[in-house]
Amino acid sequence: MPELPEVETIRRALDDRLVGRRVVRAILHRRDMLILPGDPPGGFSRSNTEAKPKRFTRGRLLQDARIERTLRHGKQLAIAGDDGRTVCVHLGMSGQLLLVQPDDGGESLGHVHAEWAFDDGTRLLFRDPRRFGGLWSFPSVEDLRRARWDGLGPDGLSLTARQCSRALAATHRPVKGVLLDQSRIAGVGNIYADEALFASGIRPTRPGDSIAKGEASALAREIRAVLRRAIRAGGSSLRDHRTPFGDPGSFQLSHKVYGRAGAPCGRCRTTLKGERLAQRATVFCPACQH
DNA sequence: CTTATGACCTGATAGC
DNA sequence: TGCTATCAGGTCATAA
Repeated sequence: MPELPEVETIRRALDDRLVGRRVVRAILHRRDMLILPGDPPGGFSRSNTEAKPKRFTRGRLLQDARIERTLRHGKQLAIAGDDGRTVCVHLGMSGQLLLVQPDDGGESLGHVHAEWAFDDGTRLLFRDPRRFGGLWSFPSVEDLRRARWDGLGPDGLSLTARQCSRALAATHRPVKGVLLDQSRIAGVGNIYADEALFASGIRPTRPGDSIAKGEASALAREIRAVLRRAIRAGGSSLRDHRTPFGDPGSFQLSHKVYGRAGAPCGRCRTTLKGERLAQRATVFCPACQH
């Protein structure tokens, strides 16, 4: 579920609370949720989870490190220790990172696959019921970048007109498909793709190479704007998204098209159209978007 | 190269 | 109450 704004909301909270703290205990409850360098990229096997040596696990999870900084690129988050060790977190569809205090019982939560205890008593839980997400461990931020982030497109939050135009001009695919392709533009998912296309008056089905420079520029501006506004609202909470403190975001209240097929367009009252594009539910205004 | 499809998982919801 | 089908914010492998 989490797209860039949800991940950034989580990153900011973790940055506030964890930088400077020392990891006094790291526990991996499900080994197959941690992917190590050398594991097959992305397609690690869920079945041979018992084949990997367990003794390295805690070191891989920042045990004894002091948290130095947090990073994000697109929908991926990373926590880096003062010795360089870095854990990358991808939340998939249902992943959450939750901060719990000794007195509030986060114990009742299911699907907690990893947890970290800090020197001030705070615990960070990684839970992910659907297990589409995962943790990746690296000896340094540089290794993380090389292995995972170099393959991603420019981050949506700072997407320039030129970058947007370049991504679109290179392909004949539908523009929505390009926005969802993390190797082209990083961080935009199904919600914000539809919202940004509506805001810029572009039909999701338009081939990328049919988008004029001026349109691409407007699209880049609307992508940045919608992501920025969503971050300010703490993200969209349709179901699972929570800040690390357990609070939902509120940007779902500001969605103009996502989830509103059949309802009137807020700008022209035409009935919003819902269809399936790039295998995803897609909503647009047939009158406002060309 | 592109596009479509199914797979990976669980849980919520709607309909019977 | 319970069964089944459908759907979900994401990606990956495979095939056409």
